[in-house]
Amino acid sequence: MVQIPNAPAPRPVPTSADVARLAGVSRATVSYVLNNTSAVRISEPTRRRVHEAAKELGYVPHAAARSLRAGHSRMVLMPSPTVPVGPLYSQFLNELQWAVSRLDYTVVQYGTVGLGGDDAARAWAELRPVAVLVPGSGLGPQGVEVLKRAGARAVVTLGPESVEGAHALLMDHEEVGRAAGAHLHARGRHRIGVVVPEEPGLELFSRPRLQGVRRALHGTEDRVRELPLAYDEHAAARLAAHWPELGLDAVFAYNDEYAMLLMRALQDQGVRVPEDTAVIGADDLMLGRLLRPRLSTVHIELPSGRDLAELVDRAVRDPGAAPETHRVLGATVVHRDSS
Amino acid sequence: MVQIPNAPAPRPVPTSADVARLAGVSRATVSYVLNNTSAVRISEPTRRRVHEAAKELGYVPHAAARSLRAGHSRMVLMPSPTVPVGPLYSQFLNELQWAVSRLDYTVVQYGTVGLGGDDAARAWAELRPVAVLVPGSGLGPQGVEVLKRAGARAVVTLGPESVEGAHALLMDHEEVGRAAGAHLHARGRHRIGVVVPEEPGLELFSRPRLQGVRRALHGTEDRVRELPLAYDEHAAARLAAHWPELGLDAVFAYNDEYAMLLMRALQDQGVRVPEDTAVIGADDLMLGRLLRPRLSTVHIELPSGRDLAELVDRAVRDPGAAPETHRVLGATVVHRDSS
DNA sequence: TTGAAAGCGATACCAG
DNA sequence: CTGGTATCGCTTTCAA
Repeated sequence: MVQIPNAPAPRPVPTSADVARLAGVSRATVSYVLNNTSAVRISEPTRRRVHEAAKELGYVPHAAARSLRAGHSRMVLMPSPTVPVGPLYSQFLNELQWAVSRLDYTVVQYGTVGLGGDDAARAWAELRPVAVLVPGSGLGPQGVEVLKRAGARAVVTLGPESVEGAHALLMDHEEVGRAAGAHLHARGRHRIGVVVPEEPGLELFSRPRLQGVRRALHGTEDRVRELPLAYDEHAAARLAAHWPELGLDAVFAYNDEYAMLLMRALQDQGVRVPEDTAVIGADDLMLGRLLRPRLSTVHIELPSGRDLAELVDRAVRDPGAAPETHRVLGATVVHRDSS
Repeated sequence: MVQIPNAPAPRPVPTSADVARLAGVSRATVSYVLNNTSAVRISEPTRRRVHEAAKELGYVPHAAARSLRAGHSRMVLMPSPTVPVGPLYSQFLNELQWAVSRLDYTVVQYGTVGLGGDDAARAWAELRPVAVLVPGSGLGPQGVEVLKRAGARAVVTLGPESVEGAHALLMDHEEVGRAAGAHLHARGRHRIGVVVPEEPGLELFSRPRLQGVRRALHGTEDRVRELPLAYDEHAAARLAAHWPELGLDAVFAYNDEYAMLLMRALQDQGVRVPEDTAVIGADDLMLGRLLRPRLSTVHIELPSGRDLAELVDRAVRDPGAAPETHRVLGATVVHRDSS
């Protein structure tokens, strides 16, 4: 073996043994000092020597070794959502993350590309998280089982339906569609278009929203028309060009951003909003207030991150408890000028 | 010790030893089979027995134990950005994450609440990542040193300035302001307002953008006026109410969203855009195209996630190489109707 | 082709 | 008050 001159021996990562050697004590003592173990008393000079040695070497404990030894960790795993997610939801996820951290858990977002369903669950299980928060659908009962067998004390899904064995935060987007549909009906509109984004991944939200509109109008004479639409000016213009033939007097535009897109295209076509066609969005973004006419929208109420964090903590402390299911999505119409 | 009836003995997590026992082989054999080790040949019947045993027990390997033994991992750590980040940047981060995963790294986003600077670096170092991608500022030279001592073979910062010892992807937002300023000047505007958001965390971007405008106009007679503004209708209305006194003939509105907010407030006040005041935003969001007048904007070009992923991979393979510094933020004006 | 055993880094028990 | 040592789960030489 020859030393390659250009590759300066990459100093090995210092371990607690190195600290012990430098401080002239045993590894056990190092551990006691650095963890402030209260069960044993270490003399002040020794403590100082250990701390100095640690600092001098730039010692940082090895999380994997620690949790291996301890047999558990406080890692909460959150697979990063695979679908492009709006500002509302990502703010919610941030808040959640923050709240969980406050409870002294280590929140880790794990990007799982490609592998679906149970393979993903296995990949997550390898990290032996104490809890797993899964946004969206895609986790099945056997996925939950895999995670629990791997020691996860709590599995919580955030999505449209609950999964056997897991806690569920039901975010039922049908409510959103239902609120929009009921509102338009009450405003005297009876031929209602529903925008369904063509962007992949959004079906998770758009199908239930559409379904909600249908349900709201069930038993009435109202007609519902599905309107596929890409998030793109030209697509919107094409849709608007056919507008008269569609004979619609209202449209639920999936969310505020699609509503803005469509409303602009309609107005450019000479369709008057709301006189000819009422428009309502969802998410209650700032931009809706800035449009003219001001955009009616469905305000979505998500649970507080703190409540959710407490659910996680409860579940971790008492893994035996029956899975809780909470409906956590509130939808209320904010009526402005476009409907 | 009494068994609590309600707490059914939580079956211990199965280990490779359990698999070995069930399959009637040694742990070594289990390892060979499950890792498809090519150096040794295991008989087909044995392989089957091992696989079946693993499946029956729901065995999932323990990542910590594995990487402890291996002495290294392929974890790329990405501290999640602490500031609220726009759609542009978060899409970039997603793409990056995806590209890095394609190179067979495990991307992990780690949420570090509260602890700043070097404490954060120490927390990251505990995970012994092979590489660390740090967005924003906040990592100092000694933080980099901590990470390297902990075995990180590559530290890459994505931010306004490079850090000693780390690779840097310089995202210089001065360029954005400079492009906007030069554009407005060329359009014959000479009294230029620059919106500076009051939302905390955004200074990281807003200060350089302001500075860029100043620089673009350096040596001219043009005047630059800083305009603090909260992302809020009332704040915008208040600002617009004073508009005539400000005597500005143009405004760089920080980004498209603030531009939309301000433009609406100006129009409500009877200020004509662009005749009285030119408005330009940044980020080239869809919404700018939907406004009337269509919003001029600064299109920001971020590097492709794939290039960046390759930089990471190169750095990991050759940790001795000198840190690379790349200026990766391109800014070009998209001239529409508002300026 | 398979098994025994060492060792990765940190911790906690039990002696001294 | 401090040191030796077994242990966590897994991989990998070395022997059989």
